[in-house]
Amino acid sequence: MDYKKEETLRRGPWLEEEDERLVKFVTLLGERRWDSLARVSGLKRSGKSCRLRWMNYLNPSLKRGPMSQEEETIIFQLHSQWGNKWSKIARRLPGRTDNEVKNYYRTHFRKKLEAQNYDKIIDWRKNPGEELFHKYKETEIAWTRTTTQEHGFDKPVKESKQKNMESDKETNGGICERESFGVMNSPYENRISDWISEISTDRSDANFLEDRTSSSSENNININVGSWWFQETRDFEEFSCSLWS
DNA sequence: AATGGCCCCAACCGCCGTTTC
DNA sequence: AGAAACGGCGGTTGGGGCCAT
Repeated sequence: MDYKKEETLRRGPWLEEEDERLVKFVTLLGERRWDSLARVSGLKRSGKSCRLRWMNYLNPSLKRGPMSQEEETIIFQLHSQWGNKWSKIARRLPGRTDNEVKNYYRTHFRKKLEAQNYDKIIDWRKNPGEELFHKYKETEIAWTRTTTQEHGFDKPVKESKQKNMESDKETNGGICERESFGVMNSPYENRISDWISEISTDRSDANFLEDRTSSSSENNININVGSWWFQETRDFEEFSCSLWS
């Protein structure tokens, strides 16, 4: 990234228009080559910024809403085992991001612990994880017992649900479907879903591929979208403008 | 109504490991 | 094999919203 380009890059909060454009291009190009995606989309953002925005906010597989007690318990348990391995912990919480888990821990647990369990933390530091882990294990068992009774599902049902989520993971590149969680959407999320479904329809008849042979070089990738061919460096930008309108 | 303090979280930063050329 | 590009991760920051005074 040279100095002149750096100078023109936008920073700070994302505009709705930028979100919409990013969603369109991620749907078309996939979740990869973020620098390239940022360039061809016409977004005045770094690839890194685009990736972050998608991963932490726009990805439709993300779960919204407050953390459940189960999730809270898992975060606490895993943090006591692994420490600040936020992404590792987040992988055990489908639909949650490392950033979300990190923020949640910082705002909820740390304060709680500092206020209520100061002495226990001292002990815990002498004997890492053990005591608090067991304490929360008990909480989890108690919670599971209550909720299974309340909601009328038993362990096998939970396991089959988990299995479905695992299979979702396989088919969706590690991301479970939002439907797996019964999550309500915000109006803004619904709009994002709409954008995606529009693009998905476009893509269904688009034979999207990168031709790395014959006429294209590594720096000049030909992209076949339906019957149109674009050269990433020029024509695709024009194509992007037509999408945007 | 104005203001100051606090909380929350989206976004950024810098580093490091992996992949690509 | 080595350099450059890319992607992932954990830590930090800053701004907006809420609440008490």
